[in-house]
Amino acid sequence: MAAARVTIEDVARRAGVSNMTVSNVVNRRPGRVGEATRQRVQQAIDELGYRVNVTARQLRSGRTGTVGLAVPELTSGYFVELGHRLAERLAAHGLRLVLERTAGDLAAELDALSASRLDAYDGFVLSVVAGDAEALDSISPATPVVLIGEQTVPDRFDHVLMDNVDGARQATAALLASGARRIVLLGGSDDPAWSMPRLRTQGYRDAHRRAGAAVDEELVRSSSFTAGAAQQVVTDLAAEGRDFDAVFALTDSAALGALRALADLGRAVPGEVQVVGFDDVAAGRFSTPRLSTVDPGNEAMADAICDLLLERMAGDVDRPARVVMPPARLVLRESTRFS
Amino acid sequence: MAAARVTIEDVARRAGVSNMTVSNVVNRRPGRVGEATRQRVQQAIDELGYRVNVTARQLRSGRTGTVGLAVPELTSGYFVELGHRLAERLAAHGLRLVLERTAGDLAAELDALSASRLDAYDGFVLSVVAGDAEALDSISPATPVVLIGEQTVPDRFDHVLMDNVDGARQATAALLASGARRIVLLGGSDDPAWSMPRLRTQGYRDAHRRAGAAVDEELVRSSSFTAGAAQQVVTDLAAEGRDFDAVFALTDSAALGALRALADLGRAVPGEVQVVGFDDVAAGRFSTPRLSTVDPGNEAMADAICDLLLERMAGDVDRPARVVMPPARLVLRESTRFS
DNA sequence: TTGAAAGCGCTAACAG
DNA sequence: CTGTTAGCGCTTTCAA
Repeated sequence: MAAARVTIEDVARRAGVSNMTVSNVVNRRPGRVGEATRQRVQQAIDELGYRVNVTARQLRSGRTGTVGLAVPELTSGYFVELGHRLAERLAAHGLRLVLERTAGDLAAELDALSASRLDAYDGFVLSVVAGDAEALDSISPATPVVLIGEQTVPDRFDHVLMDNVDGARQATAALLASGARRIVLLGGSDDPAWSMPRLRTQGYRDAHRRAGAAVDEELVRSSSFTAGAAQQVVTDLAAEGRDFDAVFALTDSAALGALRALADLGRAVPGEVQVVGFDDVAAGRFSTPRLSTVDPGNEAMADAICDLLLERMAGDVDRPARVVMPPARLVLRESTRFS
Repeated sequence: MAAARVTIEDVARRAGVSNMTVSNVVNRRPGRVGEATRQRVQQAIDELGYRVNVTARQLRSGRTGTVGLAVPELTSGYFVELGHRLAERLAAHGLRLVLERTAGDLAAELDALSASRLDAYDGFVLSVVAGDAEALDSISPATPVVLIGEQTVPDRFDHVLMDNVDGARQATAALLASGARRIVLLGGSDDPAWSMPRLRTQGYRDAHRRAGAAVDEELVRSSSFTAGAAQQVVTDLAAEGRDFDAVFALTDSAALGALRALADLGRAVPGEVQVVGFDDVAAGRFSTPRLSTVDPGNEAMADAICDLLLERMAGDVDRPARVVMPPARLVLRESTRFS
């Protein structure tokens, strides 16, 4: 069905040359074919409408020209934007990016690392959210893999992560400095199994401790990170009569949901309640009010992921694994009163 | 690199059978292998950690198990959501979806339809925005292709489109019925080369005509459909001192940008200016105010695309091409004053 | 129920 | 500069 019916052999016959010469023309191998021959072959190619069969080329060369990116959520703005950044960079190297969803569970993540899945790719980027170190330990893929996410991972994997603790600390500290004292932590959790929430929660607690401020545990609310879930949590908080003067949402999606809920509640942002998100997603620049957030170093992370992957794919299989963690940076917009 | 090092032959040798028997076991071909043999082969597979080489299988079978979706924009919420819907449906049939970007230009779209690109897929979905009928005419791919987008296309292609004219007419008519008289058409254009804007613009004009209202051509503004561009257009309009009491944005992304600009301008929505978008993107449910929009039949479109593709892929190559256009439906939220 | 032979379309390696 | 040989790993076809 998808097979090009005209093969390299048809072209060779028509141009009166060998398969190999056609292959050399097609692949623009320098200095391997005379100009006259080249033109004759090119003409045959055009006349016949010949196209290389990528599958055959792959079988022979062992490379697929594609990189996989497995993430827990395809609807999250953060992962879409990450995919976009990666796809752009990889395209510059002639590589295609394929997105897969792991649904955020351990089994799916391990499955993504199984040899059969990996075989389809020259390189693989896996966002580890639920995995734990021991499970990954048993896996040692032939395909270069870069892990992203905050999980502790075996140190033979290249690993790119955010400075979650410091980012959360910066956001919380700024909130405290601006006078906020009752800060909702939206999506917060101390559950060690889920490391991103735990680390950001730790940053939140650190900032409080440093400022000599107490954390009201009633304001630490675990939740999924969709806008809808976050909206519900904030609405519930108000219905319970909880007092709060700020919301630190663990993701921008959640922060956007919080903004929506606060508008429904008639609480002015940032006048009565300040809001900070995390991720620096594009949508936050167009919300009303514009969302203050933490930029975890999105561009630097994408760069690092590509560099790490490309090095391995270029054959540098034996260098020791590297861990990259770009600095986090506060982005102040309108949902806060920072100066 | 990505090659599984253990081949079917290794397994065959170990199990003391032929390649073919291993293949039969791996593919669970019914009644082709005895139970005792099956177990022996399975054991060899497990011991050796054998995985099929997907590339080799593809070369032989001619199928790749993946469907391509080529869209002009990867950052647009609409296309991401479409990709998500498609990926889900296709996964149910064991098919993988790969997203590609065409950058919205004709050359890229035609390139996407070239045999070499198509060879990588068992089926292909192309969003035609810039293409014109004649250019597509010369192409007759062996791979099943479904076209989406409003361009007139050769009738040998299956084609799924939105009821752009009616959707835009409904939106505009509702605006007019609610008393609006000076309605900005954000992204509007009569340029025949770009059919989506042209059709939605036509619906806008139709509604005015039917209501006996005049269109102020100064309010018809072409623009790209990013939130940023739309924000700029609305800001400019105000700076020019144009009077307007509603904005019909040709996409939700643009509408969100308009909302942002209006907030900056201090114009109350929907009190002073009403806003309607088009696409029914998820983000519109969380904006402040929530965005009224046109649902072009997103779910029905995804269903149709899959059905059409799967029929062809199942071998029904000769049935006449079909055109599917689900009805558009107005979704009223908070950015309008409709009852 | 099992196996042998014959490639799918391409390219690496080596000759000429 | 050009050609020949030999597969990549799998599955289709046909025979046993």
